Amino acid sequence: MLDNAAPSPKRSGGARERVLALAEAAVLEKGFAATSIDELIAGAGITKSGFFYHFRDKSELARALMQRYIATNDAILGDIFRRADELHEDPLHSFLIGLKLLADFVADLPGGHPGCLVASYCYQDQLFNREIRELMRQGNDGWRQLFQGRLDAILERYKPRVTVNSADLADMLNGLIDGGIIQGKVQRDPSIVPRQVLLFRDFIRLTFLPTPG
Amino acid sequence: MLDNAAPSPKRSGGARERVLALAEAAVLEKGFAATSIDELIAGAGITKSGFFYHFRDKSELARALMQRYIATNDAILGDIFRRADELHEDPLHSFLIGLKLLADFVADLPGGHPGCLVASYCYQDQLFNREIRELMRQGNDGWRQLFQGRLDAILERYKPRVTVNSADLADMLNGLIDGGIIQGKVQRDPSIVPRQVLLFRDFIRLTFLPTPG
DNA sequence: TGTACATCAGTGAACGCGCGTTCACTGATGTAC
DNA sequence: TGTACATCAGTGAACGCGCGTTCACTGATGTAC
Repeated sequence: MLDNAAPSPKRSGGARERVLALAEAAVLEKGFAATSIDELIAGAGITKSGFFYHFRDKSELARALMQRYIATNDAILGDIFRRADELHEDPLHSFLIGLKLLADFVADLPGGHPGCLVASYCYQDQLFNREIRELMRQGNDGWRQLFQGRLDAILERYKPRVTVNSADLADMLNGLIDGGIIQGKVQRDPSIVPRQVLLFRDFIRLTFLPTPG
Repeated sequence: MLDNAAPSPKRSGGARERVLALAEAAVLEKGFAATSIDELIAGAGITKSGFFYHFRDKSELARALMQRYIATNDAILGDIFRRADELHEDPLHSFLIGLKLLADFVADLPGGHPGCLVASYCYQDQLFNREIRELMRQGNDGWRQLFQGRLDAILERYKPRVTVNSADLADMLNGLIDGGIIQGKVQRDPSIVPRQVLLFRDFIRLTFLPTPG
């Protein structure tokens, strides 16, 4: 786990990124409050003052962490659904392919999904300022809109078997992932998130496609 | 919020319960690590030593808190679905009624759902011992089995439109609630959880009942 | 090409305070005889 | 009915340590002239 053997004592430069990477893993495992600066600098191979050179205080670490998390997550999701677009022109089938790719992606994460930083912060904020809360809201909104956009495109072309609302469906997928991560952690079963994504996919099929078979 | 005006300084007796109630609210709002013993005893009107009379250490508070949370949640869910049973004999319709009652229940919580303690602990354990982890697993399992039992009864009588698995569907409902709580907190929208429960209900209808209209 | 200054990426030592924990003690109620 | 003892539900004071934060300082690289 900690085999970053002597990160070139002084000449490094990537200390900030090392701290962020270590912090993300630690926060997802045990929470922000329980993640000490000491532990991060020990892992990153710098001193405490080095930490405070990069971050004014601990809450700036929290903010930077969330920013980084949202950016990488945006990139991953964007990439998956862009690849799906290349595989099928139709919005429904492209979305179904995207969901399969997403399920495969989380299924392949070694040791299961490490957790959602937004969910983590949610249960330990009150410390965190308005800026961070706003970041979280924006992050959640971004994923919501990505899904909602696809669903709206589907609704333009397909008549759903029951009345559905693209916003609620988007929230469902979002929530299913967050909820699945929690259950996966509790039950120590990394297969829950991918299974839930595929179940959601079945419901989308059932809603928009004529009954198969 | 803190209008428990002078809880009869010495003659009390219910100090333990007062501490637990205060702790649950605080932990759901800002996490276990950020909830200090000082703040709890100030609210409960006892001294620090009084706290340590009731709990050997802080992690026993964590355990007692989880135990209490699971018990009350079991009672609430059990009650809701028992009432549903009284309103309809058929397992599918009883389940659909239960889901509506559940949606109404969470919609009526003042200020939205306060949060799931299991989800909260999930993102701040590592501190918590095997005993607490086992409690969490059992709690999650209990709710899972409640839903799964109903779904199995439905599957005995109804042919689903697509192949479904009662365990995955039960996990879906569980996860939808946990995920909905998180999104509700992030977006400051208490209507997300009840809407998600009703959306799940629609999918159950769609899966087991002939297309309406 | 050499010198002066600025910036970048840190170091080292000290501080103070909040927090969980301990320990000896206490005053009211319950129970045995 | 009175006394002895046990238990319950705490009190009060002290401790120590981990943790975030500060401050003066530094050594290598970059830039201006």
